[in-house]
Amino acid sequence: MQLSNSSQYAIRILAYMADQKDSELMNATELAEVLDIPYKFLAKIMTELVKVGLVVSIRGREGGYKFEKKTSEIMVSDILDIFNDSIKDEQCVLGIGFCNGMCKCALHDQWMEPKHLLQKMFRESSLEDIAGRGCKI
Amino acid sequence: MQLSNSSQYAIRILAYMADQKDSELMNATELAEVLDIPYKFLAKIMTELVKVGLVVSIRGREGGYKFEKKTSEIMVSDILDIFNDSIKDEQCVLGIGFCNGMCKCALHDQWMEPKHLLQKMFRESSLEDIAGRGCKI
DNA sequence: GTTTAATTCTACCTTTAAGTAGTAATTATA
DNA sequence: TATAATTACTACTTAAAGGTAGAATTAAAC
Repeated sequence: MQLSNSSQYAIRILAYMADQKDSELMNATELAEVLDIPYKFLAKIMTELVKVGLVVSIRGREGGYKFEKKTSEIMVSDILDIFNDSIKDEQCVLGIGFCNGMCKCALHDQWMEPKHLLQKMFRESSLEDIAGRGCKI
Repeated sequence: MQLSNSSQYAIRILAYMADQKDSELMNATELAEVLDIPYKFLAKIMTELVKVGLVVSIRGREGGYKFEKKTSEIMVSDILDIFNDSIKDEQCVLGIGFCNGMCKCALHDQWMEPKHLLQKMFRESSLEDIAGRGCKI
């Protein structure tokens, strides 16, 4: 019951970037070191974030990554969507395809409340919101 | 963000068995058919459930599986534990190892409430509780 | 122009989860 | 005792996630 490594890494990367307002361009080497994420894996993730338009990359010497959109407009759920990791409204905790009002799984009722809270946490937390929180890693 | 197939299957199997109070012994062929779970995979899961002592198996002709403990004494979290799928108190939603009061991740505060609800759902739901719920699958 | 520091691309390797196959062991029943 | 029905064991295959390697591309700086 947890997020994929890619999602976890991506959120940590972007939250860290959002926290470093001063230095507008950040490169992969530095991010990998500070956040203790394998460099090549981080680079792969960054390429995905660029493709999907969350950040832009500046190639070549003195290059790096910066946000394409305002951090207040990027929600955690947007990041999870990239790695197919967000919680869909119709997601059943026991994985049956037809779990709904008519025919529901044994945990259907108990699942509703935590599901909604998780969705709320992911959908209503922007990078700006969470950037200041916790330690800078 | 979901349980492993093994956990999902195991919960569905045991909830179904708990629901069939009358027929005390259930065999793998029937369970696999009714629950639409690959037979060999189900058999592998049942062997784990036997090893860990939740159910006992009767081998040979007319054999099958039945509960070893009362269904009111088996919690969903006991099942998740078998497949290392339950939510630990110290589990960080962003996967950092040292997420606590001193140094916490960017989502630490938001994660507390849904985490506790999930733990509550898993720890406080017994098979007896959930057996009657929903459809019989 | 050459060098250098950076991203990007393609392809691969490793680990884990998920699922399958075949056979041995067990036991009620005929 | 033979048979059929059942679980248990061992080993394999497949698919997906996680991670790595190396070369190509880009562009600033010298």
